[in-house]
Amino acid sequence: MNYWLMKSEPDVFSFDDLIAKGKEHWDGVRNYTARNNMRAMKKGDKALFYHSNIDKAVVGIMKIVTEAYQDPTTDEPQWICVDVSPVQKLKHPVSLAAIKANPALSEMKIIKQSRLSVIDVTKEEFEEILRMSKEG
DNA sequence: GCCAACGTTGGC
DNA sequence: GCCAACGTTGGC
Repeated sequence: MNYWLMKSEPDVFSFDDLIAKGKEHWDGVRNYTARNNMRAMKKGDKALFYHSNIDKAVVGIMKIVTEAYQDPTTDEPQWICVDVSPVQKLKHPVSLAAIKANPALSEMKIIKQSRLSVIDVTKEEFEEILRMSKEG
């Protein structure tokens, strides 16, 4: 199983929106690196849901339920999307500041490549975020 | 609102 | 194929 981090502006689409819908296609990605990451996703992979701009925090966990297929928002065949469903909302969101402050997470790509919207995460990083979310 | 980082585009 | 210019994103 692989782990990912996917970003969304909560004004546009928040984790609560995903919970309300139960399932959503993650479309509109127009960046080749992000696209390649989505294409590598397998059914059952888990992803952290990160709120950019306003929250700047990881707020929930979701899973990949449908692997890459043509992005319905464009006819251009190079763009794809995946379907995701919520797994759980974090008890305590893990902020970007907290991630930066944790030496175990200093290599996370989100810190160095803040603009990339779909990022791969190691198992260790994923589990560390989960551990942090359980603390007050 | 500003600015740094970085991806994309287009001229040569 | 290189590189400068430009646009976009996201943190602060």
